[in-house]
Amino acid sequence: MAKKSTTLEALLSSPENELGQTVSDAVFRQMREDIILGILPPGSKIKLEQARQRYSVSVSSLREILYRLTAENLVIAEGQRGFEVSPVSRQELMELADLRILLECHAIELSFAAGDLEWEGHIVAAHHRLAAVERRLLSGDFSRTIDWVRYDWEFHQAIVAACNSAALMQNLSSVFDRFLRYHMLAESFRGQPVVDDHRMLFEIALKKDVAAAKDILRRHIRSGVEHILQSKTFL
Amino acid sequence: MAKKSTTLEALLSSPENELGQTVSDAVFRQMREDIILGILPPGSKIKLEQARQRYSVSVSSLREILYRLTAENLVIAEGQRGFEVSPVSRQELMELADLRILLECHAIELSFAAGDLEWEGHIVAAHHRLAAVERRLLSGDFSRTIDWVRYDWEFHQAIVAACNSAALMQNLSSVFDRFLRYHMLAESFRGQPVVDDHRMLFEIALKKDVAAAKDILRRHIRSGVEHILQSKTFL
DNA sequence: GCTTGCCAGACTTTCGAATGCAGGTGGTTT
DNA sequence: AAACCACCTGCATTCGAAAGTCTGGCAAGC
Repeated sequence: MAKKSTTLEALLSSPENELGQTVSDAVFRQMREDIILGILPPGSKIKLEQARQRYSVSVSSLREILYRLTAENLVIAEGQRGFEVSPVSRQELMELADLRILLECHAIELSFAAGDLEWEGHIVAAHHRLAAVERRLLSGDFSRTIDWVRYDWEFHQAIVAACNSAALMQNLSSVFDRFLRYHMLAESFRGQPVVDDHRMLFEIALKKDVAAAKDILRRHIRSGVEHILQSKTFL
Repeated sequence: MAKKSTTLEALLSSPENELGQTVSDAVFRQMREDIILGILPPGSKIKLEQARQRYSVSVSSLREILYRLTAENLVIAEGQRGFEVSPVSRQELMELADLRILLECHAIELSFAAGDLEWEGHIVAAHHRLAAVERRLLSGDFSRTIDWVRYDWEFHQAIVAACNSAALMQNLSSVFDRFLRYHMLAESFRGQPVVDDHRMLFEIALKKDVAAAKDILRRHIRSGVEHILQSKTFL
């Protein structure tokens, strides 16, 4: 156990290595990522014994974790009949897009109103990192798509970071992740338009032009939905 | 165990007695209610052994439940140092109010656009029930404040029910409940103004006047915040 | 031949005990 | 007397086994 613990901690010694890292926490993040990245396919049943071995934890801990994911709508629990990865649907995709637009536009408004110089600095940094990864993607190197996911979120997060509402950020973050799952299922990068959107959003954020930023964001998200719907045929 | 199970099921044989009622589920709801109603005071530590006895479940199940509540922000888990009921703060109250306004206004817009005759029927019914409870409250009978909580939510829910977005409803519901906890902490009914607000909202919903409904809702929520801040002195 | 009831196997749910942290206490050293 | 270290206690965490529940197949009856 002590051994496992250290192994996992080493595995997760990412930039932010929080203290009080508990085993459940580690596996929780792992499973969460596996679902969002589509490694655990939507709608698939999660058999406890099987998953127990895969993630090397006990059944009880696993159940803790699965219930946590349930609350985020990434897993559904049917009483007495176990767990399964949340299915995907065209309807849900549209709902999530709509919700993301609502939350993120509102956050932009608050954030632009309160953003200071430090905030701008973080945006510059985040966009720089994102743009670098996107250049690699455009040149055909898909090996680090997972990095793109992270930097994309960090960029969007940086823009709304000054909104000064933890509750809003949490909600947005949760919706964003669920939305992201659909992106990962589409399995293809949308290309130049995404890069352009991000560049525009970046420049407009520094100008603090609320209306323009909202417009771009809306278009950005809706184009994403279009792209996903074309890549993948849903019911 | 079988005995406990039946006892709890009997206890919870509310209108909607779902099948596959699992022990965890029952206790989960119970604890959730206890937190929202302020029976478990904000910021208090939850000792596992103590809670285990109080709710008659095992530690493992309890942990499952607490993690579920964590995901809803009703409980916070500090790795290796156990759980505690989420503290309250003026800041969070304002954030929740802001978020509720954002989500519920958006839901109103969607719902009014799509609402049909059946939808109207449900609103009439929900308002009827709510008004009855409010009359009792106004006449000084506070024995059933818990009913008011339920009917208030059912009324607001009925109004936005036609929004046709499960994701939006879930989010709104979660924010609503967290907001409600503050209401319960204030420990006093706001009185006639609330009743008037509900009546106006009711009439305007049937007219499907989006702008007016949003105005009333905004005022309704902001007045609620005022009232809470006056009743209780927060930092 | 079709339905119905029963049995076996697989899986989920729940438990209580073993393990391992964290923070406090008391003793020792400078 | 103050500061530091090592033990110790009280919980949190994790586990695997026991108990309960569902599912699908087989046999008996209509």
